[in-house]
Amino acid sequence: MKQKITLKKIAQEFNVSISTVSKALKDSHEIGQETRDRIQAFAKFYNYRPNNIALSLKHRKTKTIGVIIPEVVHYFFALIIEGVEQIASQRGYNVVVALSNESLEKEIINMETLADGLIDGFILSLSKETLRMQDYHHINEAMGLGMPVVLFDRTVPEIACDKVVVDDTQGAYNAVMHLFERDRKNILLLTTEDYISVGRLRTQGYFQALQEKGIPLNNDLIIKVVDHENSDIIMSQLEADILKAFEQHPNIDAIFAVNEIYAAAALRVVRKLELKVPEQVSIICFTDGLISKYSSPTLSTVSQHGEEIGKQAAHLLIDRLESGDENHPVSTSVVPCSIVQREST
Amino acid sequence: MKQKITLKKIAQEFNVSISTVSKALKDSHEIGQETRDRIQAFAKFYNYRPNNIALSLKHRKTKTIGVIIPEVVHYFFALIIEGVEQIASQRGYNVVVALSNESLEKEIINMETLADGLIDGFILSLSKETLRMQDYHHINEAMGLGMPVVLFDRTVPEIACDKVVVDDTQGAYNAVMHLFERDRKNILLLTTEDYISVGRLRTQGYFQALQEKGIPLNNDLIIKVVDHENSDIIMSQLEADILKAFEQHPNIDAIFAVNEIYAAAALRVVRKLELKVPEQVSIICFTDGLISKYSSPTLSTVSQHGEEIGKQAAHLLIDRLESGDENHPVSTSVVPCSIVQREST
DNA sequence: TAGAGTTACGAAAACGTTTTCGTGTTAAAA
DNA sequence: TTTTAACACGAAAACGTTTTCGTAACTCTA
Repeated sequence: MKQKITLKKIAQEFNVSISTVSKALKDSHEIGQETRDRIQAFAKFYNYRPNNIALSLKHRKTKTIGVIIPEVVHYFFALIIEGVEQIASQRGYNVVVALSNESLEKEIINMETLADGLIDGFILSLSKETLRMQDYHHINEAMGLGMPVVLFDRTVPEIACDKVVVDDTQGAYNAVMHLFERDRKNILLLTTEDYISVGRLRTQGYFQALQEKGIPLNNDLIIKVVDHENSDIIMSQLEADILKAFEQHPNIDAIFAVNEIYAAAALRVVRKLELKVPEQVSIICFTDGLISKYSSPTLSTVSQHGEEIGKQAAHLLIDRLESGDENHPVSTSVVPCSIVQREST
Repeated sequence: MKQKITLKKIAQEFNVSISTVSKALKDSHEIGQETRDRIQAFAKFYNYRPNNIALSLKHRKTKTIGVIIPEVVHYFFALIIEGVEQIASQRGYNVVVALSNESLEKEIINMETLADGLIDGFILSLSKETLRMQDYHHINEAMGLGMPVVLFDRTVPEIACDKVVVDDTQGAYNAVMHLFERDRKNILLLTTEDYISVGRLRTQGYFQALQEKGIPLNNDLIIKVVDHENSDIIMSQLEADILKAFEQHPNIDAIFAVNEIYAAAALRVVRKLELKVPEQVSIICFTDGLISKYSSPTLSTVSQHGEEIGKQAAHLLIDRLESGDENHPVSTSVVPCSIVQREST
């Protein structure tokens, strides 16, 4: 097993100092042409590459971005990573991914380990528990220590940092309008509990659209899914709720879900009831993921452009990192949603 | 903005040497009890945490694992990350994720940057291009430099390293047998081109099952999907092929797909033909992902237990890293597949 | 041929740790 | 009272770089 070659070894080989080698490899004119050539040839032959750790220590920066997401198996978050990775590698940065698993504690631990010299800044989406507990001290501490943070998607006003969000309310409003345009009147809403900001905002969009159309709010047509460890339990509970809603209100002619999982549940119930999609019931949902794309019928969605969000977050972070400016103003960038029409509407 | 506190600053504060501080924080008996207490209290108050970069440089290891996957938006790969991350954090390691995007060049670049001191070892799945080109020099070079590699899922015999694979052939065999048990005779196979090892192996399993049942091979019942940049083109081509197969062979009563995307395509065609699932046509596929779980009807699958694969890969790598043994024997760990029966069979 | 300028290189500090090996002081043992 | 041991701490090297500041040895210029 060959050992990695270092400046020191090259220096020994040529009986020169380490500084000479370093300069020679940088093609500094301080070093004689002949020496330069010989050292460069030697380094190339042995495939010399500087040790990143030593560079990081020297320069006090790691050229690495830490991304903390609640779960990687969600298509939306996977897209975020893809977007971040693309910009990062383009601008010469590495990406470290850590998973908070929707837990406040893991979020804190991850941030602490990464913050100890491994990364230059964070891109993160708050875990559900963090949102529920409203405990953001770790984020503010990190920023207090000069570690920039960019929040995306699940953000809170209590933290003053760069943010990239989608216009959830607008997206939901557009989705419901999309249903109205197709002459739907009785729209069932499948949403989350209010502490999840995106769920709350999307619910607001639904309200807005109804209000604008002068349609009174019917609480029977709103199902708030209670979160639970076990997704199977959530699903069967949700399906039961949807079924009940249809029994009580057979005139439901459209469903708007705040994510595609809920929409998938709706689709199952609708098929069980032998209602035709989209003829009798239209369906549209947030999260333009694989389920929507490959279900039959395919589902119309509100796309949040996760990759774009990831890209913007990466740009925001790197811009701040490279500005070197203590007082770089914080900005919030809003990525518009767009409707992807498919077979379900 | 507070600066991060270092040993040096603490030393200045107490007018002692850096070594004293270092030892005091390690509760070394070399240092007087009183000094120890005072330094520890001070460090705790200022939330001292050692700089990881300096530690890495000192110890010549980073306690970080590099995971290189072709794409993060594939559920299977996302599960891998989750598994690796779980074991890694449990055993005190960080995880860095890089995306090869199915490109040989990006795979090489990623490996090179990560190898320069950032990580202690790799966990990776070869990109399609790497497999097609059969160019594995970068992997072997990394290993030559003492950087352990664990290959998973998409592996090749040409590389001698630890591997974690699923028994694709066995899984496919079981899936087809599962169909036979339900009295299916004419099974349409949707597979990839042969250079993708997992596709080839799954095809073999299909052959084996047929052979054992004494059913002659019918090439009309095998559709090999040609890979393409644009997934929409792949899908529409595939759907057309499936439709043609049904027209030529109306007696097809089951479909076995090597991944759930292909199965989703099959489901669409079958519904277009107004055939009932599973009464008239059974469907089973590899990749126990979200599409299978949430489609209607839900799809029976062959689960490859991605999370388990990730966990085993992480264990294998860390075991090797911590053995310190140059001649640690390589092992190949086979994770059995299991059938997840749902509505489609 | 003295002074100035150029060329080609080296020494050393710095980044933040850990760790080995001193060494001066004090207390106990002989 | 001298020797020895325990105690409490510091100096310095090491990890692999980059970079500033010297400084010998030349080569010109006047």
